[in-house]
Amino acid sequence: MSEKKKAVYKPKPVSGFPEWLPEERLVEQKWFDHIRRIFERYGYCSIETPSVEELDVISAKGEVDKEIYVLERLHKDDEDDSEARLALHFDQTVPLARYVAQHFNDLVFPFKRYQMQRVWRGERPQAGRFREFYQCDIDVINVDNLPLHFDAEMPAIMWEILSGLPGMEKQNIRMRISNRKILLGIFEKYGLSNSSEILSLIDKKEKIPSAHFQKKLQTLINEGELYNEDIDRKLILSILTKLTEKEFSSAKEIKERIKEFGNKLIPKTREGIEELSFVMDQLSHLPKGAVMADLSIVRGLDYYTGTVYETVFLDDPSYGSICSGGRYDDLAGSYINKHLPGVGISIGFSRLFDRLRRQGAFETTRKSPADILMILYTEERRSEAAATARMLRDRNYNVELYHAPQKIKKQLSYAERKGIPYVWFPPFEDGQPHEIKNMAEGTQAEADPQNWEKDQK
RNA sequence: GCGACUGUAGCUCAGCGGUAGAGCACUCGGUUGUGGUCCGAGAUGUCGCGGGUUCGAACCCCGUCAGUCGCCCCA
Repeated sequence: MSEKKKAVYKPKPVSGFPEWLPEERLVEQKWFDHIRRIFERYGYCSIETPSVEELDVISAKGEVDKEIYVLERLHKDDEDDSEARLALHFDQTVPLARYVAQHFNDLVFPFKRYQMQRVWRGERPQAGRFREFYQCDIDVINVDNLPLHFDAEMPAIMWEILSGLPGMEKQNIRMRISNRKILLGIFEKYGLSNSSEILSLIDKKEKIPSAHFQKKLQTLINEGELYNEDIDRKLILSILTKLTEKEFSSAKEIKERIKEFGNKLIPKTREGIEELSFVMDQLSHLPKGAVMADLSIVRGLDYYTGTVYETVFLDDPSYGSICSGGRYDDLAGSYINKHLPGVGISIGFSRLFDRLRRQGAFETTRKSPADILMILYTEERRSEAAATARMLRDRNYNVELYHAPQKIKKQLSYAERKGIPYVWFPPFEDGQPHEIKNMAEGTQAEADPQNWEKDQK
């Protein structure tokens, strides 16, 4: 051997591109299984779209202020611009819109699909913020009209999923729902030149001390240029304050709240309130406090036109939303000459998973999917050990046959380190019994590979 | 894109001008057919990178890159 040191490129993680150890990945897979099972329980079908879309598809809706990753060949010629420019998708809604438009004639409507894929955003990574991460989306798209019941189905499905994920038992989360028509209606009636600034402030309400928020809201309303000079700025402030200062647990409460404004609200706002009330009514079967109506929810994506959702940890709302979405009037209009309204919601899978992982909210003792490690004494007894392993695999157990006839001590230590719960001892000599050892209990007993059952947990 | 802070062993960090350290993890051993604990031994570093100051730099200065956190925005 040469004494010279081999040059190594010291590996380091790429920030914002997470990867997990086997024991964490095992839990992640359980999460995916759980989510998939419930999506399918409600009749949603699975699709997968490519990681890339043409840049034209991604930007068809107009300006894209997302940090988009663009694909480029290392070997491309400088003057070669013949190929369409490709970009990694930053969500699953745009690819869905393209997909629906493209396969319009082959799909059955209302089209209900789920999609669990990675998406990419070139933003600055932070806790709970990645550049590559999983989203689990469900959407329903229909032609011309989409019943409002679906707006209630989205959070109902998500609540069922979130509350059943391993590790979520002790988490205190809340889904918040609003309807964009409510606030947008107010601004349509009482037009203010800086309405988007005001909306952005309202959306951040939770992060700002309330006294400070009030002052800022008032300043913005006073600064804004009115489209109609007759409008009373005090009234706008009063309406906005009343509507956004607290959460509502029921439809009744919302209506109670706006009664005093009566005819001062335009039909669009009323419509929004009616829709939100309907959705809240439909969700009354969920546990108390699980879902609240909160009119301060605005949400960034510009294609939402009605219902909007977000979900936060009550003890740490600034971590960001872990499950959000909304309704859009016409998603695929940029790709097909049809009117296709939809509603969808998405789990920020990686954000949620990483938080619980860091908190140690779920067990990560198993580094292997194996239920049983099969001991190998000597090469002479290998075929018997292998046959025993096959028998157990046929009975649906995951069995790993130890790779070399090493000391038992070593084989047990291997099982221990990988978190394999059982170790199987084939007969040491012909005529002797099989034995199974429960690693956690430290107990060992005779066993028959044809009818042994693992302990019920 | 802007701001603050941080880069030393696989990980967490100490050292802050005189030739690189700890804990954890890792490998081997503590004899016959049995893990975790304990004991013993061992391996491990361009002190992020480049330049400057100095007899001498992990340490001081300048630059640069990377990371973390906040802002923006969002899952």
